[in-house]
Amino acid sequence: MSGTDATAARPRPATLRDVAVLAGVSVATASKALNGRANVHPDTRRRVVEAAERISFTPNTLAQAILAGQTGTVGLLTNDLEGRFSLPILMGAEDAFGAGKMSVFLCDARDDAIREQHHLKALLGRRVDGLIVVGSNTDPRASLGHDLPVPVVYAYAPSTGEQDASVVPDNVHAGTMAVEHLVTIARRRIAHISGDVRYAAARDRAAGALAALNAAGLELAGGRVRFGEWTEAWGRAATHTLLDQIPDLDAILCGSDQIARGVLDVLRDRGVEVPAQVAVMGFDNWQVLTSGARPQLTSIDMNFEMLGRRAAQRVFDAIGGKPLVGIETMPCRLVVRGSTALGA
Amino acid sequence: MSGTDATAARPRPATLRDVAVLAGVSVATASKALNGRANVHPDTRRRVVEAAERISFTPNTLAQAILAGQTGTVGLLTNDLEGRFSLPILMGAEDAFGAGKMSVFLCDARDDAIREQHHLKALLGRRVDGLIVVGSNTDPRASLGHDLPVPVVYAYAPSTGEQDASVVPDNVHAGTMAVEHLVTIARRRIAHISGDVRYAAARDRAAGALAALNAAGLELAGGRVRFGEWTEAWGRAATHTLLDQIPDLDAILCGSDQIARGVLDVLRDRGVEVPAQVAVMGFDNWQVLTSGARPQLTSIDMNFEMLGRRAAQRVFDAIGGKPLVGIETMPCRLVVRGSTALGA
DNA sequence: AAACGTGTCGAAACCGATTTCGGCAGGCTA
DNA sequence: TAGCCTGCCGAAATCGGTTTCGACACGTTT
Repeated sequence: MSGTDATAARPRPATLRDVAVLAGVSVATASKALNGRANVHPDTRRRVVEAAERISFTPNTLAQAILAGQTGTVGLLTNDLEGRFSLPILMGAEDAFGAGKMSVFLCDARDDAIREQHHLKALLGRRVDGLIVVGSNTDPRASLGHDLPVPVVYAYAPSTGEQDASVVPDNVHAGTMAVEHLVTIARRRIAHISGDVRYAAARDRAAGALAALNAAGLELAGGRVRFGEWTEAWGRAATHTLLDQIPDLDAILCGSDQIARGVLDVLRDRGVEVPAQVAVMGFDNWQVLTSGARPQLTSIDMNFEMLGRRAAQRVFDAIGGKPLVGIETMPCRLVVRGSTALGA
Repeated sequence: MSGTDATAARPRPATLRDVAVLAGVSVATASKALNGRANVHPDTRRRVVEAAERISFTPNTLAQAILAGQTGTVGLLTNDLEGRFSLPILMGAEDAFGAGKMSVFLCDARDDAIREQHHLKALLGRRVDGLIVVGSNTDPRASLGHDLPVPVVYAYAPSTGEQDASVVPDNVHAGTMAVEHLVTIARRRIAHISGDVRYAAARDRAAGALAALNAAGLELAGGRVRFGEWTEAWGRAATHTLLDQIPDLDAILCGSDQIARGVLDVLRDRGVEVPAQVAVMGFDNWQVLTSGARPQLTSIDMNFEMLGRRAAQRVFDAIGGKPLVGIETMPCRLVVRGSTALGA
């Protein structure tokens, strides 16, 4: 009868007491033996270790944590609906903490304040040693409060709280880098199609781009940034308008890779060669969009892993007692592909 | 001097003892008062509750867990590098468990067995009540072993272990649904461009599609499935070949949305109208790809949320003592958009 | 032989919460 | 007034580890 298996009691995890009994010592000695403490006879230690392995003993981290006051756990509270930022940031954080020492666990609040509070309570109840909070975009977000019992670092979206610590991508400099790259490949009539102007990312990138144009003694082709939506459709629509208005355009900087895909499509439809006649760039370096484009799309990578590493570093520092308040910006990274290739 | 702030001791989280002292009762009474136990005078209860709120007491879940033997935590161990599956599955699992009762924490093994073992140990050490393991694709994966102290359910990628429980999307039926939809809109000469044939997802979807064609008395246009890569570039290359070989083609079923995007691009280049002349479909329903396409792309959604919900349900059942071994397939969902629109 | 030092081990306290069980005060009945 | 019941509260055990401190045996020194 397979029914017996279905109701079979799952083996209770082995405890230190089990090990001690099996090795014929006290729990105190067993603990010392397994943790490499002094004053344990080599033979005794060997007996204990063997016993522990035999019943595959895994120390109950909860019991250790309750005593130490530290759980070795950091919570990553994200609001990223797509999973675009969260996982790279999670990876970066894990790398920063190194293997074995600290664990990072992610949970998703879906941009919902109630869910966020609920998860916050769950994480604090489990006594995480620190928190990394990831926003859904780079707009400043409400603080979780500065009277929390653990250090908090906000990543991607900065906190509006004066006393909080944030790590964000340097969108302004990203815009500057983009224009500098276009200038390097000898473009002079550069337009900028971007997303919703209510997003800080759109405004910051545009500001950086304008500053770089200014520094190069250039003006934005068409006179103004074409803000719209973060969609391919908007990229297409705006490109039609731009081409009609500015026939001698030689570069389009796009506020996102999605917009850039729309731009590329219309340029192709209208027989404009990329990058020979018009160079195209995006932001975000979203692989699935950049590598499938014709030609492949040059983009600015937001360096999410680095963001995660830095956030983890700051959480770690704060746990160690040296918190660092304020917003810290991280450099972005230019990834050149066919859509701005020099040779073409 | 701000240096004093930087080294200020973080307030130790309030304990039940603190509450008890403040309310002038014993810890036992405080516990009973806060947990709604009987035999506590209403006035006393009120005093305790007020004291708890005043020092914002959060019960230490660790201490509760060590006693109850249950942590109310489920680990979601993922290998998804893109975050495409993990977050929807995480959301589904959270929904299934409901608010407050159980928490789901995700960690990422990056398709690396060593990292997976490390995270597994970390999760077991923290005494999770159950595990959901998410694969990077739908190919069967190695079991974590069936002697673990907690129930494990494999999602997206099934386990090869006979004694394990898995929940996977029904790719075969997804292929069938796709062809049935194309037949419904009166297509008869249907080709199939897919990804790497070494992936079970490619083979399963193709098998379902062929079965549906057979049932409809049709044959695959071009005689065979065009397996290749999961890229837009492959979609483009294969489309050129197909159009040259089969001039009267009226539908192309694509193994993924990425491939479909490549297909759509070439059809547009060659002046083939979609869907009037050729209808196009993809799999995965990846929003960023489907909604930006021209026309918007019909696709089959893998129902990740449902997958997560079902996996969570099975973990919950297993915790409750009624495990259910074997692979369970979940239905997929057709999402019709412009690329197969009836009216066009 | 007594005093002392050293190495090894175990009893017990502790962390923060829950739960059992016994005690105490008050009101009620005989 | 003695006895009993009921309601309310607190001491103590418990969970699984870690750490402190005292005990003990054994060998060395005076």
